Amino acid sequence: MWMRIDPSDGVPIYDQIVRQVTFAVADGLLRPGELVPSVRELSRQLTVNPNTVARAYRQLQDEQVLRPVRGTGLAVAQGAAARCRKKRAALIRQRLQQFLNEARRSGLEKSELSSWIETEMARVYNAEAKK
Amino acid sequence: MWMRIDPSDGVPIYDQIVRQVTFAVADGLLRPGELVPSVRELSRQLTVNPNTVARAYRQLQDEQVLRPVRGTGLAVAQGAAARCRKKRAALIRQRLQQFLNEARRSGLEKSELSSWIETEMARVYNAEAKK
Amino acid sequence: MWMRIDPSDGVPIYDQIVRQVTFAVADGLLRPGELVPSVRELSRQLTVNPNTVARAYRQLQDEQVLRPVRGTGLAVAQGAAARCRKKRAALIRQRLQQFLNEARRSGLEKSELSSWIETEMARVYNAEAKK
Amino acid sequence: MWMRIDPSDGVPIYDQIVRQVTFAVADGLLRPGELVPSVRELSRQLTVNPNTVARAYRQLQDEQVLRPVRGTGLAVAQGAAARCRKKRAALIRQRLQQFLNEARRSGLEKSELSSWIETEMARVYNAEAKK
DNA sequence: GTGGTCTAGACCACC
DNA sequence: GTGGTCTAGACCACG
Repeated sequence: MWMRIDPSDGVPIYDQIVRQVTFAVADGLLRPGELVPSVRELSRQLTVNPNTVARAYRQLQDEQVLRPVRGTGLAVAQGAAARCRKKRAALIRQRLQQFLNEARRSGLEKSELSSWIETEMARVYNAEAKK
Repeated sequence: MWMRIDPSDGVPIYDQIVRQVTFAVADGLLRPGELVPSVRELSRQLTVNPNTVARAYRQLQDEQVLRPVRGTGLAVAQGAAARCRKKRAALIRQRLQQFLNEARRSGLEKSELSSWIETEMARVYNAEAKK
Repeated sequence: MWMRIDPSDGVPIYDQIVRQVTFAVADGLLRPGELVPSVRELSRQLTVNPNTVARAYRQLQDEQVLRPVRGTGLAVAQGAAARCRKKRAALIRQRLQQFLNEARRSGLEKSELSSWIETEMARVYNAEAKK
Repeated sequence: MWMRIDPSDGVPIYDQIVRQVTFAVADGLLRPGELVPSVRELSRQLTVNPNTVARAYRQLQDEQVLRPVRGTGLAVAQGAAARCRKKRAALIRQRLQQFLNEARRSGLEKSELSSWIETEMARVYNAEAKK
């Protein structure tokens, strides 16, 4: 199974599920029409309470990422891929803006910040290469 | 008064106070030995619950940024400036790493991320110039 | 086949089947003595779970709209036409009352509601004319 | 207290709460900035589980009707009145369309339907007058 | 005191 | 089997 939950991450479990499903749809890992694991099934796999999974799935329905198939389960909605890609981009951009604003408010110079970013980006993306 | 609190920012109020005092000390806006406003005084100025200010001041004492002056109040501690600069740098770096990790986990390519950062950095730092 | 099922309509599938059979009998589209499609046949035509069709047929038997013909299948019962017309009228009246009560509880004025109804009725019945 | 819940109404309790708060805001019974009863308080008044109230309040936050005031409670959001009026109108219109479509599909003539509506509307709104 | 999250377990309608 | 709703009770951060 492609999902990984960290209960002590600070970010709520239901939110981690929402994000990972969203990203999986954005990446085409889950295709429109495909059924997602049932609430009980996923709750077993993640050793998480079914209510928590249900809450995540409910939110994904509100966001039109999933649609109910009565008595059968939940399926990825038509057009969800585009929505998810948009949402992912918006999320990342928002985080980026938050970070940059905080850095600027902290009195960091643009040049200094640039060099930090360069350093850390090399580290983070090299870690990926090694892995 | 140089402090600005945004109660609907998502980040806890006590945390905003802690950060702004820390950054003020780092920038030399508050110098070692200088007295900070009393809990009641600051809570009035920021229209914030006194408990909240007290909590922030408690944390700043724990971090050796402030020290009690018996019968007088709280003053910026000796050596606080260096400590605050270090803390500020650490904070920013940590946020940067968090952001980069999240971006990478989201399947964002290094090149794409770079271009986003460039765009947003121009925006954020131009906004500063105009202001 | 005259029946149309919409699985994503919100109203349960078995209920849609029951209603459409009832209305067909009321309109004389299905005449007393006439055989209805078998459970398996109808479930294939509607691409619906056989259990669902069986449940609908069971309810229609309870309501004396269908009757079993030993070794042959289910037929429209004698006197079903009148019963179905009565049931259809009762159903519509009930929905109407529910709607009006809700509208009133929502603080809608009688005059305002009247104008809305006029507008929407024109739309709905014109759509029929065009079709 | 202005809220009335019917647990055996078929419509979910959390939904009844959402609707009644929405309508109260639409009617100006609750004004922007005003605090709504706390989760625990309302759950006591309605003899309903706090989680159920919390779920309703969460949805109202998603819909920008309520906004959190940290450590204090939930307040009616700015601009909520207009949003709620719009939502109320949309809800009623949707129900109206559903009803009219069902009536038409049932083979009801426009004139016959009109007379039914007139009769029932007189009943429903007279009931109000008497009350 | 406030809301937010999570667990546990029950009952329902639907397919 | 499926999701949806509700109750009960715990723990957390925040003001």
